[in-house]
Amino acid sequence: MTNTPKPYHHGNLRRSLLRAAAVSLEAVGPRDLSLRELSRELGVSHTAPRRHFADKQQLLDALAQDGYEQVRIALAEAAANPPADFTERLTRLALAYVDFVQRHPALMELMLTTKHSGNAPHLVEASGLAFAPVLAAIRDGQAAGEVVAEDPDGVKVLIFATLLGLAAMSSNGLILGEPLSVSVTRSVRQIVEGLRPRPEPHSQARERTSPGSHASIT
Amino acid sequence: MTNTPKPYHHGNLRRSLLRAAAVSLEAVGPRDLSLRELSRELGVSHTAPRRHFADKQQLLDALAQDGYEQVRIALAEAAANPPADFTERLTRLALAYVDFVQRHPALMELMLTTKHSGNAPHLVEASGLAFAPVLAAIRDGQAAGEVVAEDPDGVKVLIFATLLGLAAMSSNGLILGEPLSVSVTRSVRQIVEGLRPRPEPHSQARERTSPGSHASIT
DNA sequence: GCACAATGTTGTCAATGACAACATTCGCTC
DNA sequence: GAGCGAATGTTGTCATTGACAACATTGTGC
Repeated sequence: MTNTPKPYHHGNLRRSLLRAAAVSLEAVGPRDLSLRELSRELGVSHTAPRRHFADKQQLLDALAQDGYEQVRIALAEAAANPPADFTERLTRLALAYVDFVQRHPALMELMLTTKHSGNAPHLVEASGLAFAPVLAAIRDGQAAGEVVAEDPDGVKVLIFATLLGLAAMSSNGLILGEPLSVSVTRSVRQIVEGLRPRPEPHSQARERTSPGSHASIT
Repeated sequence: MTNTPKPYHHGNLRRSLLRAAAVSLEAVGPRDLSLRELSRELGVSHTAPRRHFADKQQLLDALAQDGYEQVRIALAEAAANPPADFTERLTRLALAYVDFVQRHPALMELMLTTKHSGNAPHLVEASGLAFAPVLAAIRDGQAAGEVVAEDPDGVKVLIFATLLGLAAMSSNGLILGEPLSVSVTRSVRQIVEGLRPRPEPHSQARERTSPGSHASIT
């Protein structure tokens, strides 16, 4: 027997709740996530969670918040040692993102669910922070003449939206006949190159030499 | 007084339920949509809905099903009298889609929610049907040499995903400083033209380099 | 050491979805 | 047109849940 037979105070209930809730969220979804069930798992009374989260929605909001932080970390890692080629660099970020989504589908759905309890601005900020590496890649690509000199935020919206949509489609079985990573890689290439035929399909893509030189492709 | 003081049978409870549920869905979301509340509104007992929907999820599934049909109709209308220019044609479809999403945000979220009660294949089919005009536009664009001769389904995935993502971002306040229609119009153009700078803004486009010739993908 | 905030507990309530048993009406067959 | 089974609706009930109030225990700063 330990000398702590049943401490009145749990220690750090809040953290334990979030951990258990994250597991439960992926298992049964936000609707069937039960505060009372979590309490039972953690061996506390059914109202203990209320000391840390005013209601269920606030717990879910905290989970979403954590999720954005996790995405930020994942993208930051994928942004280390970036390839010189813009398409490759963007593809790497995109794959890291959808990989995260595939590993935490319920969390991601929660993060994208509209009805947050008022701290939406905070989540918007977290989202922007997480996607900073994408914006950096776009800016570098523009500086290197690999990307059109349009408003980087507009480009970011396009890329962000596409990744979001691909992940959502994948979660719902709307992408048939190929793994998500293939769709992502192809979509990134299509976005960079465009759907309109280019006059000279000769010496593109695989060049990848001298990162500094640039400008005139083809 | 009418001569139908209180008919034992409602007439078409199923349809009435769906109509009331659609309103309630947009008002309070799927979680707080209450079968008992709907029953009260319609003046039937709290178990009457069970004769038409085995459980709440089946009601939601039916709503999603209806939603796909509505999207199908909206896109079919937008596909009438298509402009000759591919970008314009695609933009028109895209705007029709996001317009629908903006008018029915909760419905759209429901349609994209993963946990349907087993009739997922039916919804996938409905989705494909709704987006048929996009696929048609892509095929026509390819035939006219305005679009690269890649797998049309791959192109469709890219476009579908982007629209889905833009709508999701908009719903969550992730698009700052511009209305959704602007983001959509620009994104469609960017997808068609690509992010990479083009050498000659002069006489490209109308080149129409024999679609059948180039099968060289990277 | 003591007052008070933080944290946890017991007890309770209304609402909900789901189910069983029963009632009424419709529609089809004879 | 009489009756019989299917369809549709009702009453009653149950377990679960989130939320709340009142109370208990512990930790902490003065």
